[in-house]
Parts: sequence; structure tokens; C-alpha cells
Amino acid sequence: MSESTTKRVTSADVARLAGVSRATVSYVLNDTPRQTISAGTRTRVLDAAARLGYSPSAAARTLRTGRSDVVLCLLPDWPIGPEVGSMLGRLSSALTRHGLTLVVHPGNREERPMTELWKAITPAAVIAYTEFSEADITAMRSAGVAIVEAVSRRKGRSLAVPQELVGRRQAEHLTQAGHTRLGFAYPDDERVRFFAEPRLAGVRAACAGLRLPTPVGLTVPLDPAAAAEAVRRWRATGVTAVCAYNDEVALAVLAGVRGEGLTVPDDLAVIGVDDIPPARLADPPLTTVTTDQTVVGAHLAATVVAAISGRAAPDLPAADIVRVVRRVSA
Amino acid sequence: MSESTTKRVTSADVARLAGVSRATVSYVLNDTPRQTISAGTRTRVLDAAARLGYSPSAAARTLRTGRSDVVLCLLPDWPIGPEVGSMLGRLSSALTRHGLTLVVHPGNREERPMTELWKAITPAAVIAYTEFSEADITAMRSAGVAIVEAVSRRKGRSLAVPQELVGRRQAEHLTQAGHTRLGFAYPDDERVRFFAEPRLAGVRAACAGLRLPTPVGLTVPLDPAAAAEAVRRWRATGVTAVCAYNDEVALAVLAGVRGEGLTVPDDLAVIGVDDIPPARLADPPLTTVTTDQTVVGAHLAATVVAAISGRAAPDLPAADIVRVVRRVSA
DNA sequence: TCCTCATGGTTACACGTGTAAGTTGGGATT
DNA sequence: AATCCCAACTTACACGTGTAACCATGAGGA
Repeated sequence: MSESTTKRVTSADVARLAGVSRATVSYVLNDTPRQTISAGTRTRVLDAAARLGYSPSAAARTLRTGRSDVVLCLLPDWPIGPEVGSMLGRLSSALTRHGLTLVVHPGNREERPMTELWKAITPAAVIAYTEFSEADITAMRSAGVAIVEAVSRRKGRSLAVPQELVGRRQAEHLTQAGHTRLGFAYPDDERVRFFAEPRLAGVRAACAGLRLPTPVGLTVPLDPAAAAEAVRRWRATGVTAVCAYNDEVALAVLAGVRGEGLTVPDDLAVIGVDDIPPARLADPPLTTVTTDQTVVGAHLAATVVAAISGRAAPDLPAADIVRVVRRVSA
Repeated sequence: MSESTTKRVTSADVARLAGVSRATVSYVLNDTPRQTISAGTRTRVLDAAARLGYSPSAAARTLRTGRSDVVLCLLPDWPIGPEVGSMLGRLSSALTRHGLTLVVHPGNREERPMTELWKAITPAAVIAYTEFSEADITAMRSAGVAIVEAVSRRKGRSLAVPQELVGRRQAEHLTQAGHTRLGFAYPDDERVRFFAEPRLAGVRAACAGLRLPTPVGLTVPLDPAAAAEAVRRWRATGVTAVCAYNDEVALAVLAGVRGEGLTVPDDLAVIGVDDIPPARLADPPLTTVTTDQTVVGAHLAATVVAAISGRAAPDLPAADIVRVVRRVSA
């Protein structure tokens, strides 16, 4: 409607309309414990707030309490797939239900130090998909910011999803199909080591447990020719099945096998991770390992809430949510 | 949780250490115009700030100025691909360079009204990938929040990327290869209508311009059997080439053609959009239309900055950044 | 009658910042 | 010599909220 200066509606406005003091408004709206408010004024306040469309200023609240209700999720600079995307959606819903607001910051290399960001926002918690320096961690902790490390080398901190388990499931599926000499298709991207290493470790562990030879790891670029080269080397070493870091790498392997004039799964079996939409559209349809992002998102939310209130984090029922989608490629 | 209450470093601390008033600190750190500060005290203040590791409280600053340096990007609830992801990264970098902080909020259906969110955060600008109600828009505008609608039906507001152009490019590529009867593969997802409609419109416009028959639109689910059905219907109507909504749908068409025992591009040519990694790994490698996300991100950043300072938005050199990646499928 | 105590509020302060409005002291101008 | 001005600061207030500390009232017990 009219010109610029429509002032923000504050709790003072609500108080005036309800005919009470500002403090009373605050007590009512926050359900402050140990404060007794009569039912009459309570509804009067609630009414006034609704009528005015009042919503408190996050800035003022944060300033006063020293802590905001924002949960900051720091993404790494590697490309995020639809998996992460949908998980973030779930996470956001779950956190909303706890009165928290999820906010995601995409990583970018030329970033000013992270310090700036969290010092500026003062979030209630930080979900880190990237590694912090020890200095940052202690600083944040002493500033009262809860930290949830979604990926971390440090022992004891729980990963959101145990990536070892993913690799293990891949290997199990292949060995149960009779394969004894496995390969691992490593991604051609330094930035995803965090994820790739533990998956490879899982495959190794599974092989070791069955007294099978160590899997043969090769880097597979997302390029048919380069992938074909990798396929040749695997076949030369007697590998009959490969676990790929993810579905994209798996598709590259598929392309490589085609390029060699061979067929999947007869000449080489392939299994991926993620179940991205193209997986079921591939030739042949890609067998892959998927994790239930709904559960992961909910669990991550629970972990965040626990971390904020200082309680212990719940366990993730990891074994139940990582499962093989059986198609044709393996 | 921890008892080591390391208090926050405030500008008062810096002032004390530098031996000046708090106001002086503020003037120095913000380079306030029309304020004269001697070189001596300036460096003293800067020194002190650096030594203490001071970074201002966004909450307090926002409270005081009524405007934060946060740019809020509201994503829709449909799955975001790596395209959007990388674009957001670029956007974040670009905005950082302007002293703004990008923050992304993943959409989720069961969301409380958006109103809550932006009223709470009071961002400098909102980038909307979703449609607002008129009420919301006027409310935000009067609250001084700049609005950038990345997708919008409203005329005159510039889209981040003109999706019509994308469709047009697809059609041009196919017609230049001699095809005269085109199909359009529509996604099986209500939520992406915003993007799909204009692309289809672009294809239509290109055909109309060449006096070719109207393209035959069919919904293609990401499922080989369903896609095969669509392929059958296209062939029955004499279609020899299809523009797919995006690469995933294109891959589905590829699978459908395979399922019919036919070959691409001889029996049916296919062109996608996005150039996702699986595109070049498909069989046959997928021809597709891609847009330079670096440029888009930078332009979106410029648009945001312009909107905040009330200036007119620059034009996007759209024609230069949408180009065909020519592979085998078309 | 006086004290206690719960109920239902209000007053007052702090959080950390930006900035308008003073306040100096010392040259340059008249 | 009085005046004015300007550089270089400082003082003081406002932003909107949460919450500790205070205050009034009336009921109940000694």
C-alpha cells in the first residue's frame, strides 16, 4: 500500500493493545516458567499479538540472550548431490518442529575465515561438513555454540552416516554373489576424500573379514576413455567386480566397460552408492547402496537438539537404513 | 555447558585497549564517511581489533540499523541439482565480496508461513525461488527488504535465467539437424512446472517461428517402462527428435528408446538440459544445453546488490551463456 | 491485629552497536 | 585580539528483547 516507513510491530505495541506491560507480553509469549499469568490477560495478549501479526525480532532476542535459534550448516565446497539436498529438507522440517531455524551456507574456496561467519551469526549450533581447526572448535565451544561434526576424523564423534558401513554393504553384496577379487573405483576429486576414504576402508574391512585379497583401488575420472583404461587394468589383475565411490563413478565404470566392448555384469559387476535417478535409467540399470535420508535427517536434528541442551546424542540405527537396491549391474 | 565463560569481545574492549572511545572504534572500523580520524589512532584501533580478534555482533548491528547483511535465499521444495548447488556457491562468493552473507533455506512443505522466517531474520534481501503472496511482498517491501524473484510469472521482473531461451536453443539445435517434427519430454513432477512451462514455451516458439508443427508434449516418468510407452507414442505421431525438460528426463527417454529396441539418435534424437555428469557417460553420450553458472551466479549477485541499493538491475547477457554441448544423442 | 505468602503483575536494566549531537583545542582569518 | 572553523574526538541515546528485582493486593494462619 503506502510509502516506505511502516514501522516494525514490537512487543511494546502488543503490550499497549493488550493493556499490560511489555514484560507481561514477554512472559506470556515465551511461557516463562515460574511466572503466574491469569488466563484472562494471557488470552488478551495472545489476541493482540495475533491481531497485529507480531513476530519478535531475532536480532534483539539474540542480542539479549546471547544465543539465537539459528542452526548453521556449513557445507563443503564439493558439489552436493540431491541426496544431501533432500536430507537438508528433512533436517529443516525436523528442526523447525523444535523451534530452530536451519540455515545453510554453501562453501566456497575463497571464503574469508569461517570464524567471521559464526561469530557474526552466533548460531545455537553449527553442523559442520568441513573440518575446523582446533582453535576454532575451542573458541566456538567457549562461546556456547554447540558443534555437530557431520564428518570428522576424530574418534568418538559420531558421523551422521557411518560411511564404512556403506562400503561394507557394497562388498557384502558382491561377495555374496560369488565374487572374490574386488576393485574400488575412487573419485577423481581431492575434495571428497572424507567420504571416499571411509567407504574404501569399509570395503577393505569386509574383504579382510572374509580372508579375501585386498581390493584394488583405482581412480576413475568421469570420462569414458579414462574409465575404460581403469577397466582394462582391473581385468588384468583378475578383478571381477568393483565397488564405486558413488553412482556417478559407477556410471563411468559402466561407460568404460562398454568402451572395452564388454558387458556388465558378466565381465565386470558394478555397484554404486546413492541411488541417484540416472542409476535406474542406466544400461544396465545400476545396482546401488542407498541410505534413508528421512531417518538421517531426523537423527541429525535430534543430535543437534541434544547438543544444544547438553545431553548425549542418540544413536543412529545405522544398520537398518543402509540397504542395497538390487538391479542388474551386480 | 562448559563453565569457561569466555566473554564475547566487544568494541568496548577494543576501545579500552586502543585508549579511545567506543564511537571512534566504530567510525574506524566502518570507514564512516565525513568522519575525520587521525592516522595514528586509526592504526591503533585496527591493531587492537586485530589483536583481540574482534568481530562485531551481527545481532546488535542488525538491531541498531534495522537491516542485516544477510541475504536469504528461499529454495523451493523440489530437489535441487548440482547446477543450482554450484550456482549458489558462486553467488555466495560474489556476495561475500560485497560484504553480504548468503544463507540458504531449504524449502519444505510442512513449513510455517514464510512470513515468520524473514520477519525473524530481517535480511537485507530475499532471493525467492518460490512464489510469494501479494501480501507478503508488500509487507517485505515496506519493511525495507529487497526482493529478487528468481522465478516469477509476473512480467517485467527479470528471471535469473530466461528458461524460454533454453528451450529455444534445444529446438534450434534439432531443427538445424533437419528434424521437423519435435517432441517435448515433460517431467513427472508438479513442483517443477515453473521451470518446465517456459522451456516448453521456448520450444513452441522456435517451432512456430519456423512454421513447423507444434511440438508433441508427453510426460515422461523416470522409469524405463513408462518412458518406452512415451517413445512409442512419439514414433506413432511421426516425431523424430525430442527436447527433454532436463538431463534426467532425457536419460529416461534414452532408456525408453533402448527398451523399444531402437537406437539414438537414428530412430529418435534426444537433447537434454544441464549437462549433469551422467550425461556424458550415457549410452550414447547425451547432447545437452548448459548455462554458465559462474555468470549466472555473478549476475544474480549484482542484481541483489542493485536491489538493495535501490538501483536498477543490470541485464543478463543471456544469449552468450546458454550453449549446446554437442555429443552423440542429437 | 500483624505477619506470611502466593498471585499477578510492573519497573528497570543489560545486551552491543551505529550515529546524531556536542566538545575540545589550535591554526587561519578578519 | 577576537572570531571562526575544522579536525579529532567524546557523550548520549536508540534499537527490541529477556529477566531479575521490586510492588500491590488479598487470603489465611497465629
